[in-house]
Amino acid sequence: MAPGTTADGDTRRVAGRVQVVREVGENAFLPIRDGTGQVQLHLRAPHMGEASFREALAVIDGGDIVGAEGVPERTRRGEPSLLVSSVSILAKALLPPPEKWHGLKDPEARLRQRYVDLFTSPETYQTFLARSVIVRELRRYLDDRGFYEVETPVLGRVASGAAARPFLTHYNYLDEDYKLRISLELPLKRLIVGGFDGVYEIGKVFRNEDLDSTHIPEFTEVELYWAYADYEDVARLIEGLFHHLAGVAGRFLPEETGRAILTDLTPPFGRIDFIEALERESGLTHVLDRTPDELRALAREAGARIGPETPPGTCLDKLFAHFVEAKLDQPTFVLDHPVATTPLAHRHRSKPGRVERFELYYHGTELVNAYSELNDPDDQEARFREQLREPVEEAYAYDSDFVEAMRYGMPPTGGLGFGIDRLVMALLGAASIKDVVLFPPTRARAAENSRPPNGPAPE
RNA sequence: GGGCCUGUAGCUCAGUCGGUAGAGCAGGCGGCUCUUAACCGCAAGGUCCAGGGUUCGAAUCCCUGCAGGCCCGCCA
Repeated sequence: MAPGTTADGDTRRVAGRVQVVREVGENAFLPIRDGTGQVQLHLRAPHMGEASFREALAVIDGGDIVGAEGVPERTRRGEPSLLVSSVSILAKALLPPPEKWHGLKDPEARLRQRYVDLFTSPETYQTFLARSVIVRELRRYLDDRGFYEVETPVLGRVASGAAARPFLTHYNYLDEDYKLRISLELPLKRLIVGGFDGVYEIGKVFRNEDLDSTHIPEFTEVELYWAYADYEDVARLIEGLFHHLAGVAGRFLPEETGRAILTDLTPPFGRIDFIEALERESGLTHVLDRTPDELRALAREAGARIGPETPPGTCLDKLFAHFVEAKLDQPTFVLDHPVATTPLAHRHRSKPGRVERFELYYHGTELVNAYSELNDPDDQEARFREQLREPVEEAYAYDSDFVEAMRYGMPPTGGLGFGIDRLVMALLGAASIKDVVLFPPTRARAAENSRPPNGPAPE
């Protein structure tokens, strides 16, 4: 449509939030925006009548949600607009929106009032839209390959499947102290015993730990278990999945960035052996033959905080983190960890002292953890008991019912787990996990409570 | 947990040497015959994060606390 022209006939109805009101004599221009985009309303006194024109401008402010009816036109300056015949307020904004040019800058306010950040900052909105679409595509990819999505309990007597401090709660009806889950692993493996040959869950897990740019106590995990598969099958599944999701993320990124990520995540990913990589980068030798005391001394030298009782597995993890992790910029599977680091994985079929496990690293951070699952109940019980001997708070909790389930026979199984938050960070290039979590936790503001203004104080 | 930094109007920010609070935007009123952060004029708007201290006098200096950010250590 040429500038200064109006379409014939067809009336359109639109709605959205008023971004700003520009009043110029007998014309007024009000860009409005909704989830699908932005359009400019053109109010014109001679067109809609002087009285309605004045009335509309008297009541409409920036931030209001309005509905309007009119015909498409292109203004003399070329802006696609709706030449409005009638407009009404659908919802009045009683609080003013942030400054129209600078937006909401205060990082604290952007977290505490994410809803304001969302309608003010298109980048923020795009990030969370992208996250939603990535999760949708993740589901579709797994569903298309025959995996079934399930939901397992968040509350339980035992929080196991990982090494972390749980959140505690109380179950009134049962009058028992319960814990919030720290992992999805053990219930899902019970489903493998039960005959679900391919299951996954996408759900929140809760670890009562610190918050920083890559950790958040309540985060969303994906875990998947695949009967009659091993960790090599799982690695290929991850390669295909992540390549697909990189393509999805690219729709929300600048073209060049999107292409770069898609190229990075094109299979096959790199593969390195845990011990070989550690020994190569650190210059250490015979790492697997060291005594616990020697490992503690080495980890301490590498700058880790190591107590006299720190388990050898932890020391090996620290050494690896110190010498190797940051160097793994391109997607790389780190394979075959020492048994001591991994209580739930199957022993390696040919490498003694190792398990069939991989972690996927990208841009120096761990994205995925996967194994050929341990399915020998006696070995599982022994390794749980080994963990019980660890005098640290963050040990794998003993789950006797899980061992019993395994005694009924669990097929050889490949499994994987990853945090959606970190994957989204990696795909979208976010610097902080708070940038990809809608409502990250914040401390209570002074004198702030769940009490309404002037209402009664909470008990 | 350690270090550094930030907190002033609804929002974005100034505030000098310690002398008693400023701008722009938003909102109000008036003007403007197609604007793009529209523009012009007028008026209004403050628990200077909180508490304490120093001082004749504190947004400003000192102490304590609260909230947030960044870096480091730790859990994915």
